[in-house]
Amino acid sequence: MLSRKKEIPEQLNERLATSGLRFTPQRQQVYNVLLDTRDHPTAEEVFLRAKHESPDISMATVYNCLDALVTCGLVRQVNVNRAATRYCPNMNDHCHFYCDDCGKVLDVNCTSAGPVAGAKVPSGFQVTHYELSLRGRCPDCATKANKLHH
Amino acid sequence: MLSRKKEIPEQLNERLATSGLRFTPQRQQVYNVLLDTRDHPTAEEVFLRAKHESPDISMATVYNCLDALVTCGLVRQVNVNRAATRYCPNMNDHCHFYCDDCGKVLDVNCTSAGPVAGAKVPSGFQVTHYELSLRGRCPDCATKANKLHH
DNA sequence: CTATATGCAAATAGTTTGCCTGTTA
DNA sequence: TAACAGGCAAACTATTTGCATATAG
Repeated sequence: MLSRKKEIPEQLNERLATSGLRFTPQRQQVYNVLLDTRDHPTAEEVFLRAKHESPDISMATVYNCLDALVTCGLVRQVNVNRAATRYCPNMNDHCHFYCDDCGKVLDVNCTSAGPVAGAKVPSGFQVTHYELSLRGRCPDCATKANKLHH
Repeated sequence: MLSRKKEIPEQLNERLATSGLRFTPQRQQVYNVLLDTRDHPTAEEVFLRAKHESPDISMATVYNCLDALVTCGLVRQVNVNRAATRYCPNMNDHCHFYCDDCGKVLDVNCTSAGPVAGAKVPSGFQVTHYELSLRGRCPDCATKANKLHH
């Protein structure tokens, strides 16, 4: 559970510095929360979890920390429908699956080519980021839905 | 400009009926706005444009109409970052490009295979929708940015 | 020491809801 | 005419901002 917490403090410090940002206990704490449970929490969920160890942390600080982590390239924002923005510390090439039944957001691995390879981007466009989001039923909910048919 | 307005009223009527929804002048008007200028407007932009022809239309109605159009499969929602949801009447296989410089959202054609083909979706997932969004610089802004280097 | 970050509270933006009236099928 | 849609205003949720204090480098 807590094993990851000691693995990356220097990495975080360096990454922040590279982007001209300062290391703070709150930024460490917010990053730890994202690494501990990789369920793509919203800012408010991060806030509630971070409060366990940092009871004085505020929502404004959580947003600030999340922005800092995005800026220095350690975290990605995930947007699903009209709902609140979610945050993902997995920076590998992957996409997100949103389950319409249970609301969970899951990481899905992509081919090594990456989804952008599948899109003929007309010349002239400079693509710096991409996000592929899938929607439907996750395996758990698909199984449950099948059982109801019997 | 207005040429499309008369092309689809029956189609809209039928599509709404198929989903158990009623045809109303407001829904027609909102759909016309989306078809007239395909720049992926937000709900508020749709509202402002619709008011020209339907001065009494309200925001609540615009949201209702947009939801109705999404429900009956004539319009897609487009989510970009933390900003307001945008709406797109192009139901062909395509993805969206968001320009970080000018904020425009542009349609980009995909290969016939579609971007989902590029993602190894683990077995068990039932994918019903997908959305590929790209970010970076659009051709116009890329050209402008290059000129500044001389 | 100085720029930057925090914490609090108030402000905004986007969206939804309730309720009554109007309209569609 | 009965169920659904519109209009208005209030409520709500997510996010941002202003400002005084604290702290990292």
